[in-house]
Amino acid sequence: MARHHPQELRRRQLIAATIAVIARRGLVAATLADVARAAKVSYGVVAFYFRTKDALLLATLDHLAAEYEGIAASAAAEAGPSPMAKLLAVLDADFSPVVASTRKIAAWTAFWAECRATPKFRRRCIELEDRYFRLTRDLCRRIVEEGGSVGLKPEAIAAGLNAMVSGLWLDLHIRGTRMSRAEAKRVTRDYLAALFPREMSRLRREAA
Amino acid sequence: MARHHPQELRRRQLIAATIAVIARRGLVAATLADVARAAKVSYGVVAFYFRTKDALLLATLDHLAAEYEGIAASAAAEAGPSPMAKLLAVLDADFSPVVASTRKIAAWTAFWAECRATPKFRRRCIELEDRYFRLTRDLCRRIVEEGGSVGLKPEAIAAGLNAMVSGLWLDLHIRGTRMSRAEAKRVTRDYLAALFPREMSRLRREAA
Amino acid sequence: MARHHPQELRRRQLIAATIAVIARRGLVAATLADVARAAKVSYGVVAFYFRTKDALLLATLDHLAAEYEGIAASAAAEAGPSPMAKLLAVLDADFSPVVASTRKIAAWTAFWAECRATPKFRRRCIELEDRYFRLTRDLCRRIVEEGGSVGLKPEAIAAGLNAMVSGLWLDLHIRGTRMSRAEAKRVTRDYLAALFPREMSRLRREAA
Amino acid sequence: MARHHPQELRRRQLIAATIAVIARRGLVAATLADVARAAKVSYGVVAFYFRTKDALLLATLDHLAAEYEGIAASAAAEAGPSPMAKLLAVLDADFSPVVASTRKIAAWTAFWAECRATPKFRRRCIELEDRYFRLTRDLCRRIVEEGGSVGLKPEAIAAGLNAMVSGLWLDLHIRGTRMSRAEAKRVTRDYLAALFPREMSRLRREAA
DNA sequence: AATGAATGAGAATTCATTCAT
DNA sequence: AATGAATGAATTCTCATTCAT
Repeated sequence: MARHHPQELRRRQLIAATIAVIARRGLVAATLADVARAAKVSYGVVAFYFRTKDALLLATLDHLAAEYEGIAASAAAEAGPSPMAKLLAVLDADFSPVVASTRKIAAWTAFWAECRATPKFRRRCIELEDRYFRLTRDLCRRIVEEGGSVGLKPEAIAAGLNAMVSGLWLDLHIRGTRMSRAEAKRVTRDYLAALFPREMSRLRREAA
Repeated sequence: MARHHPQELRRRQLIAATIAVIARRGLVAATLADVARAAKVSYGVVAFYFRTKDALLLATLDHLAAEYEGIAASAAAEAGPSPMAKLLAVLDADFSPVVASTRKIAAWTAFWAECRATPKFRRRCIELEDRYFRLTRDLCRRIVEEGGSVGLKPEAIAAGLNAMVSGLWLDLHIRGTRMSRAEAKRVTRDYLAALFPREMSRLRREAA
Repeated sequence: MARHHPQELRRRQLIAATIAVIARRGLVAATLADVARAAKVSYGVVAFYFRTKDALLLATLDHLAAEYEGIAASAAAEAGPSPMAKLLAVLDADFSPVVASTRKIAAWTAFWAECRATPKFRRRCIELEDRYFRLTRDLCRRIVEEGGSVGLKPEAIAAGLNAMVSGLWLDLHIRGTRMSRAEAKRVTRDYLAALFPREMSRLRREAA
Repeated sequence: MARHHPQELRRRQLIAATIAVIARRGLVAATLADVARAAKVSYGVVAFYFRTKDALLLATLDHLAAEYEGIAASAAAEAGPSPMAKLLAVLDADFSPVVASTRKIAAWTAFWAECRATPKFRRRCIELEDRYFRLTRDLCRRIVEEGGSVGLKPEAIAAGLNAMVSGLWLDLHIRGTRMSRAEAKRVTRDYLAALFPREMSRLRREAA
């Protein structure tokens, strides 16, 4: 597979280093020398694999987005048939250590901030959000159709839920350790429990 | 009043220009020359009023935070006695054109992103969030005590609500026009309606 | 007298402050703001009394030179008739607290260093040195004529002595407290004693 | 040898250019752009080899000090066994074209002047002076012990001699061409001849 | 492939000078 | 006279990019 080719390994190594440096310094302040140092490669390697800094950043964003989508999608797929179970699995993924690590959240925050200044970033972010919205909205719709509503439209539920996840990520980024990933996840689950009381209690009963 | 002194006016003028430039270029990429140009003053004026770029950015953040708090607090104060009315007034403020303008949201996003690299930013952001959390939690608590609960603790409601607001701001920043301030506000109100159905319907009856 | 006019007092105050600042920061690094602060006057005063920084520095050099010459000349005049006594009095002046204060030596060193870059400074320094050389050479010549020679020409003696004084000033500047003014003076007197043994012992006998 | 490595050559080239620029403009007024131009390299090279201007200046001072000590030490070593011959050889070195070139003297003067503002410069200058003082004092002591005294202590002789050398350098700096290196050297030799008459005449006899 | 030296454009910062009050 | 605000030129420093080995 491609990921085992030395070239691909190098790219991953550099992207990981880039995420680490962005988390520490920020997107614009991160220098190629920082990245080279963090990746423990010579300066020229960075220029060799990613012609420009912009290309490196874009590749990093793409990597983050692909990784996130892959994990969320497979979490939903593996979660059993009920839409509520799938939704909860997606939320699990959203706050899993791999996806919501301090570094990666910091990188996401940086890319979000740069959206306006760098249209390419914006496009990727919107694409990702759109897909994520459709995924969660569809799950919400199925839950509502199966009778779990409290009167809200699936679109509103999904929009609020997604905003809450982003906002909690922001909080994790800003406050760091003060609110843990587990606490953040619980906030979202509490909201789901309030919006879909029957579904949640049924799920709990099944789990018991 | 101090705000009418020429010195204070200059500072406000420069801070407004800074917000505009941050929105367009980002925090780090924003140059003092950009700010001077946007404020239509000579380059030296910026250095004269704010010794360094850091000081200018910090003053900008302070201004944003103070303005935000002032508007939210007076909205709550003027909103009539019911805690739900106050909470809705705060949400109104959160998505009002003055507070949630494209520029200011962009600036907030930029400051959030820089939190890790600049501890001073982080401290201010956390302070502001703490106060905002206490304000909304207290209102939620009173609503719950007055009988509006659906089983969630006031802390959890406030945490989720605040995260939702930040997340919706992020969305406004990233997507721009696609979701309007009004739509964003409606999402939060829908959630409140779902969590406090009795309170909301009573309020609607009174408004009618 | 002019020195009592408020204008003249201001000038002296500013020149004193300039010397202090040069001693601390150096000639080029000294800013007009530094000078104003040290003189405890507003910024504009400096520009008002000395149109430019260059003019301020030149006035400072002139002041230092005039003061130095005045003190050396009156020391020689008051020293009694013997040329050796006059020469010793000049050396006393050279290492007196007023002339050879840490600040003033530092300022001299700064002006010397700038001689090549600023021809005006160079001219003043050379003029001063020339006059000082003629003064000491004439005194040496009279001592030699009165029989005190060890075979050296008065010009050579004066040149060496003057160089020694400058060199000792440099030492005082560089080392600060390690060699005191008194020690420095003693070095020059020892040399004089070695070159004019008869004159020095006669002077000592008279002093006894 | 290290000095032939391209990196080391670059450093030397830049240091030589720095000395030239300091001589023309002064230490503080010398800009990195001046240095780059004088060395005929691009601006970035200077920043590349010496991170900061301070580092470049310090390296320049180190170079000057090392070169000076090396030349003085080898002059003394090669001068034949008699301490007076060694002392004269050191003086020869002090006024040799390589050590006492117009540029290098100007640079020394600039560093001396900056001693107070830049402690690092001061430390190096004092170290160098200390070593030079010990070298000349030891030679003077041996001359005195071998019978050449006129009553002065070796410490006093060395201190005065060293001050005279610095003072003559200053003179060369300020007056430029008016007093040549040869004349300056002769002044110091005349003093030595006056202080150590027997030694000097013996040396002359041997030379004849 | 890999290295890291070289280039020079861009930005923050510092100040001397000017000027309006 | 005195003040200190305004101006913008000059300088240092940082880096992305390029390139020779």
